[in-house]
Amino acid sequence: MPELPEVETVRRSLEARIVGCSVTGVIVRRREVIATPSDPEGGFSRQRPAKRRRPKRVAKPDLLVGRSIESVRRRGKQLAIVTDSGHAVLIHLGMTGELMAPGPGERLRAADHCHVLWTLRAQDGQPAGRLVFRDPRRFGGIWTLPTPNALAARWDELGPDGLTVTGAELAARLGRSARSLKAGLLDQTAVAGVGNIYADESLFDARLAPANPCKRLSAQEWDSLASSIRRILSRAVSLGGSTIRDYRAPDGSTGKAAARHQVYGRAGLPCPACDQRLISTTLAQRTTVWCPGCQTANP
DNA sequence: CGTGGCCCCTGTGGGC
DNA sequence: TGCCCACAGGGGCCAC
Repeated sequence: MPELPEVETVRRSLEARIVGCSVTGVIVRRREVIATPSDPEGGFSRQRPAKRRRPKRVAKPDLLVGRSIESVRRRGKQLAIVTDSGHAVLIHLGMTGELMAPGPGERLRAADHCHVLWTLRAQDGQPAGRLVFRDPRRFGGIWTLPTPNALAARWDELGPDGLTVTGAELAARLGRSARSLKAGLLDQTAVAGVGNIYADESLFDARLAPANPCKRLSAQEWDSLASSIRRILSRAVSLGGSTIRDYRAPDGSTGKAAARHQVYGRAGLPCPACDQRLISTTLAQRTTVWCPGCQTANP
């Protein structure tokens, strides 16, 4: 579900709602959505404990109970809730993940598939509602991070954030790769935050064919592509992200950016620029929509 | 090593 | 109406 613009929208909403609150309790309904550094099998790359014949006992994860929330941060599609003690949880929403923040006494918008529920208290001691991680498909997850360094180490594995990525950075990470541009943009170690929607939208904006091999691009084309990525993502942030079907902000609102999509979800329709029919192909195992008239290849 | 293929999981919409 | 298949905003792991 969520790419950078949706996650940034979630971050801003949470920042306004939960920074300064303290965590008074947590309910974990599905332990396997959580990974801890001490998890002998999962480590930081979460495994599927359901597959184990007998679940191994792991240290109780530190889910911030008793701590005070200092900031909500984002890199690419990853979100971190950081407390004044330096303990943090990193949240990845995967395909269908959602964070809900119902106020005190407010009902949950959806009550099924709620895996982790925190209760919050404001600085004045009043109840501040809850924070709820919901994820029907469970491709998302939560990682507990005991120190600021642990968070930094995680985020060092990611490429530069899509809102600020430069052509030189893309060229340095992808310039010698034989993969398609589409596959390159989906690689979170090349640029963090671009997913299937915004990869197609950015490639259309830059008038580059998705099947182009990365290594065929010139420095000017990398600059143009980076500029398109920044523009497409920031515009989507300003519209609250794209709601195709599932995505909701923590207050339940939907994003309005889908109405601006030029190619994603529009296969068979005329290109908004040249009227040729947009075509759908599969690249990097993902549906890819593009305009054969506008988007050039470098054979 | 870089890369493509497969898998994880649930829900939904279209065709028959 | 109901069944079945294809597909969905992601990414980890494993052969080549």
